Amino acid sequence: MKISKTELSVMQAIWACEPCSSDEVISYLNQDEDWHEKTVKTLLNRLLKKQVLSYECNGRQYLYFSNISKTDYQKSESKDFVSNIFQGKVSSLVASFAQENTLDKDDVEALKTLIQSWEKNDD
Amino acid sequence: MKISKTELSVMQAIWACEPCSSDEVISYLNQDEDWHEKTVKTLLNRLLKKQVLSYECNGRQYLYFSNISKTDYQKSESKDFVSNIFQGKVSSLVASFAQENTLDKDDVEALKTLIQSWEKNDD
DNA sequence: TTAATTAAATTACAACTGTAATCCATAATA
DNA sequence: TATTATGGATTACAGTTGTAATTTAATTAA
Repeated sequence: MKISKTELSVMQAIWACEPCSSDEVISYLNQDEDWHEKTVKTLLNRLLKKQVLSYECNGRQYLYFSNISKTDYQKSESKDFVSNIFQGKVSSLVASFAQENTLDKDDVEALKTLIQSWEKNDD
Repeated sequence: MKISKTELSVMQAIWACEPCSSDEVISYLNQDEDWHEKTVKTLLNRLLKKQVLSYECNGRQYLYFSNISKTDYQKSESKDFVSNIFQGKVSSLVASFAQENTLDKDDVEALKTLIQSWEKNDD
């Protein structure tokens, strides 16, 4: 099920603090930007309807939790993205990204480590 | 200006054969999937309205061409994607991608070459 | 116990999207 | 010249999305 842009923001909050109440989600989101309480609650409801979230009752509040893990979501999105925009070549993405964004040292190091680990396994 | 999913497919066709007529775009797209002529024309019009495309007249046909290059589009999208989904760490994306998708040899080689070139420039 | 507060549920509404069909003007054809 | 075909322009219409306000049911406070 497709998650929209604002829904994704809500999911990031959920992933960061699940299980959590709507209030906790709202506070989390408001660390960065202004989110209207009603807007967040609408998004929580839509995510429930899409079955991306579930909840359990805690008094008269709900405690929300996700039905899909962040890493699973990242995997499926990165696959879609790389195939749609970069014809499936992740190296093209990295090249493109690096042209516009300065990669910090540990990001580069992480890439090197990744590649080394592949080489070890493949050969 | 945001380009929707189907609009992006049309843009891929344009980038591949611009300047091109609507017929050429339609044929190009139909190599892969079935696209209804009317649908493609609607999308071309929307892209014109969004000023992502322009056209020049060629008899009673239009020849469309893009106002944004494919590489510029890729750069801005990859930046958004990596920052929204992977907190700006391109290495996280690569790691995630590699868990789900087998990278072919030349993709890995391209990555190595990229990293080597950075090291040469940075040090 | 009645009123105020508060969670969640429902409703609102315009813009954007996917997916075409219809309209209109001009060019090609009979 | 009258008719048909064709390309672009306009219209259609339901589902999604962003962004909330309103309603309802239950709880807490007066």
